[in-house]
Amino acid sequence: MTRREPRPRERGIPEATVARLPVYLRALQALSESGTPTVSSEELASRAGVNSAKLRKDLSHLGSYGTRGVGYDVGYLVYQISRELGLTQDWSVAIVGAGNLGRALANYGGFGTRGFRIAALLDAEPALVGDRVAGLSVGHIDTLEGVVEAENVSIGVIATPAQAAQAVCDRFVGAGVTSVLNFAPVVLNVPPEVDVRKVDLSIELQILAFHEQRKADGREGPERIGTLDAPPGPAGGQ
Amino acid sequence: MTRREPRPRERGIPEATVARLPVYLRALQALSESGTPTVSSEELASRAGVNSAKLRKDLSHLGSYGTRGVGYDVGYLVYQISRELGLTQDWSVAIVGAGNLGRALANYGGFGTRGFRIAALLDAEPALVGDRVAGLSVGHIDTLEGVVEAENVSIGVIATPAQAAQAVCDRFVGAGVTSVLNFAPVVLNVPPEVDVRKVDLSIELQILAFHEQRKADGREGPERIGTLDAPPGPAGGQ
DNA sequence: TAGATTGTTAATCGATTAACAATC
DNA sequence: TAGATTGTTAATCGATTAACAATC
Repeated sequence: MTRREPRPRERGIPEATVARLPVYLRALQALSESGTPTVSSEELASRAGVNSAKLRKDLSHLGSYGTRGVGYDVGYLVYQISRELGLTQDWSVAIVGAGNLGRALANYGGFGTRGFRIAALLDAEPALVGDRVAGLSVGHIDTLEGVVEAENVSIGVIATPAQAAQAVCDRFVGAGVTSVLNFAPVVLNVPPEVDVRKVDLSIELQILAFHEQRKADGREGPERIGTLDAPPGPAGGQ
Repeated sequence: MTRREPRPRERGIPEATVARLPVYLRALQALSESGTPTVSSEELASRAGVNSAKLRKDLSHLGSYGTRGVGYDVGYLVYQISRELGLTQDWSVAIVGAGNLGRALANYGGFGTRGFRIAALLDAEPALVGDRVAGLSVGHIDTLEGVVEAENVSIGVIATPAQAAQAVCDRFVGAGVTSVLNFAPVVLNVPPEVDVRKVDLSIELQILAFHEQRKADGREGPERIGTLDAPPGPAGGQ
């Protein structure tokens, strides 16, 4: 059963690669719009902010879509990456939370463009229901299940305050959504078949602060007061 | 010069660990507010959504702050992680772009809270200048350099449309900012001493679409039509 | 002392990178 | 053919994980 098999073709693209494909795609689309027919791995890598070895390795997971001595056909590679990412079909997205963040998301160019369709923007606040945002009318949160079914929503976006997020997530999952993009600063609990990605503004800031502090340490001059090798030990708190 | 040295204490916390510290910190702060004095690695890991081996390994990079047989003192660990992340001092942040996203960021709880201070919210659009958002008056983009100097801004946040992002980034860098959080869908070019972190909404959606597609493939039944092993070859496009 | 839980070790896994043979 | 550039190999590096000795 779990015997070593000949391995059909090694499906499965590394996660790190998947996360970079959208970046390559964006660079390629810009090239396409400017009418550039082909691009080398060196040039494309530079535009995507990675080194060319990594780019070629990443693309090699999709197949051999380049031409030695020439480079990659821009249009062809746009198509191959789009297909790999699942952007040749349309995904229906529902956003919960019609505050500034939800509105920003609804208006965000990248959302409405190829591959995604915002099916609904919902909120619990009656005063917001009916507002028009990005060509949509804000709906009431109680219509969530109905919208998910009627519009075949496969991706739920949570742009609510932290306290509301888990409940909204549960409703998405209950309605059959298996991909969630969470902007609320909480760890969501979901069954294993559900994918959650998280965007956390304050975490990003904290990571920057960490590095900023390191830089500042250097600037303050070479003589550190001493490294806190022996901290005072667990303090109070019981 | 580059001779093998005794190694003072192996400074340098792995990036993957740094990125998780804010998550641990948030879970610990919640525990602290609920008056919990100590927590085991198992419990804290569960709340942070990681396994306990990883949590202990991560914390071990900061020092030995736990007690065998007991767990971690919540308050003490909050302090140690905060210090490591550089949150025991205040960082001044300037946000450029006072559209929905900029307003969402300015209003975001996690921003104003401990460790960060929003020094300014700027925009190029005269009609927005003077608007009050989250207790701030929107300023004009031309005051950027003055604000950075006067307020000692160390982190610049870019919440502008894509076309404006690189120019704003250049101004931040020119004014001496060395950490940038970018929400615009472009790859920013910066000198090596500048840290850029990027939050890209459409990239997150595309990564979800990739996985969603994989799940859908499975659902469609076991008989695939065939794997596109031999693609048609570079199509047209020149 | 017995039970609990940390901090560390070592094995494994996945990602990055440089180099270069293949080939247009 | 000569020059350019891909796709792949192999070495290296960093991250994850399970297991357990140390120790409260």
